[in-house]
Amino acid sequence: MPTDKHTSKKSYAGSKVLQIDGDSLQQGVSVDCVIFGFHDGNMKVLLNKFSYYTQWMLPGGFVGKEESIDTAADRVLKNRTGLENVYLKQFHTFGDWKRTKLPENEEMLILRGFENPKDREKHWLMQRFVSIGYYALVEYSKVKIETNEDEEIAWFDLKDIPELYSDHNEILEKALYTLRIRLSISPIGYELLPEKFTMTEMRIIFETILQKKLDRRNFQRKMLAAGLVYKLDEVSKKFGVKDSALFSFDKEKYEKALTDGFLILE
Amino acid sequence: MPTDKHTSKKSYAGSKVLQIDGDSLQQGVSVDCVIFGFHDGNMKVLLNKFSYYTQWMLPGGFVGKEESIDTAADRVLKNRTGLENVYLKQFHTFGDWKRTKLPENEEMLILRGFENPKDREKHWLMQRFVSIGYYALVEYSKVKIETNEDEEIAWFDLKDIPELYSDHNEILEKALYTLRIRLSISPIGYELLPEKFTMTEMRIIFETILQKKLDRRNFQRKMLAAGLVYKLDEVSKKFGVKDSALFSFDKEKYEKALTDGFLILE
DNA sequence: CCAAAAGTGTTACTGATACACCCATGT
DNA sequence: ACATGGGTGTATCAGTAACACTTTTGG
Repeated sequence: MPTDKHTSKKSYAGSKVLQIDGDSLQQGVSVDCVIFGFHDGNMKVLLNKFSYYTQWMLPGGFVGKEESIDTAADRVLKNRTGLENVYLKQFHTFGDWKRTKLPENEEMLILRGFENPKDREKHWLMQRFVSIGYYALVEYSKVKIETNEDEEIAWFDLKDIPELYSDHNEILEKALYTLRIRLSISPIGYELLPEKFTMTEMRIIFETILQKKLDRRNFQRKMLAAGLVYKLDEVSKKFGVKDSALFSFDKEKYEKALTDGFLILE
Repeated sequence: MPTDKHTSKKSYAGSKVLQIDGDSLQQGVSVDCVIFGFHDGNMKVLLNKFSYYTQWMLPGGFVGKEESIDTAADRVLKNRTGLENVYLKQFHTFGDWKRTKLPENEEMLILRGFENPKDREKHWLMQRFVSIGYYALVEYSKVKIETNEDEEIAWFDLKDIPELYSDHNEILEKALYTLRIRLSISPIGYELLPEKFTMTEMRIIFETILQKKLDRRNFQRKMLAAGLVYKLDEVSKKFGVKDSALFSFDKEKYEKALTDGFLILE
């Protein structure tokens, strides 16, 4: 539940979130983004931590009264990564009534000067938030992380995610699940990989999302047969010790596979 | 956006929705249910119409401040169909900022005595609602429809849906799309069909959702091969003129196919 | 010299698809 | 008699899955 560019009425040093004017927001609605990247042979997720919370959380934001939820998600992504027009899709909405009735929120308010319990109770931050989850696929190298004193932002290895704020671990799990379903219907990788990549990089993405090993020979054959990728006349040494061929996506065929369907289930 | 069982502060004859105490609700959040049934060889959707609206709409409801969104959806389904513990899944959240800023809502308030524009503007019904869409699969014959003077409820043939309130046609389309994706991964039918059914009934459901014809022979072979259904020693004349065999689901295998995945893509 | 990753090719088999013909019955 | 839906069987073809051996090079 993070900061945005809303004007402030009061100023609470070191806690941007309290500078937000609650009246300009759609009450009790937020968006959270699961931002996936790929680097060094590992799937990564972008997380942030506010100075006034102890746990990491998914980058999120509130929704303006006259703002569509998709626009709010775009804004959150742009704020945190600098990226626009990337793959960003809504996948699930989280609305357990206790999900944001958390002691850490109350503690944060106490720390920030709301000593009277009645004041805290009335504060717009203390209501239950229904949060709409989005997942994004971004090219790791293009993300510009800007950490400031209020907010720390970092990539985490998917295999090494800490315990997150509220139900954010569950949100991440659900995003992965959705990605798995999507992958069983259409390919993934275009948005995550650089222009030139090795077949191993692409395969690792599939393996990570599907959570199973794929035969490297059958995998390559299938991708080439589907026309999704084509081999370049270049080699690289990204992974092993031996040169390996570089590939690029055939954008046209890839787009076609996205809409027409494409099955990979080994 | 329909009625619920909330206590009223004021009473406005003939418009239950205005009897709802807005303070007990999560502001600006609602649920809408796309309830699918199957009858007479056709896929059906349950719609309702309130006396103070001209258009039909999807059965929906508001979310209590201390109520989970899934519980709200369960409640809406129970209210309209009498059914509990049926297949009901969230599929998408609709949050365009203009989606419920509609003249019909304002007109409804005028008709119900809110003559002062300022009063209407402040009314909790006039804000933008973010609506969480759920779809349900129910057994047609088990649904008990109870129409009253305020609310008319009826099944509509999927091929014959009128223009609905707000973006409800879009919500219905999206529900169908989601169902199509689900069907490409796991079977559907258990929740829609009676205990005993003919293979043609089952096939029609698949054809309707996938929007394409399936070869009846291959279809039956595949369902039997997967062990999803088994043939009974009974016959019926539901469809054609000739007796046809009745089948039942193998619940265990069906559940297994739901989780393990099952592909039908002819 | 060995481990780790990459390049290359073949085989077997399952499952999807596409058909053809006959049967039963209500109109 | 004929249209309509139901029952049964089969041939083909493509795509998946399983698998082995060699090459390269950094440590």
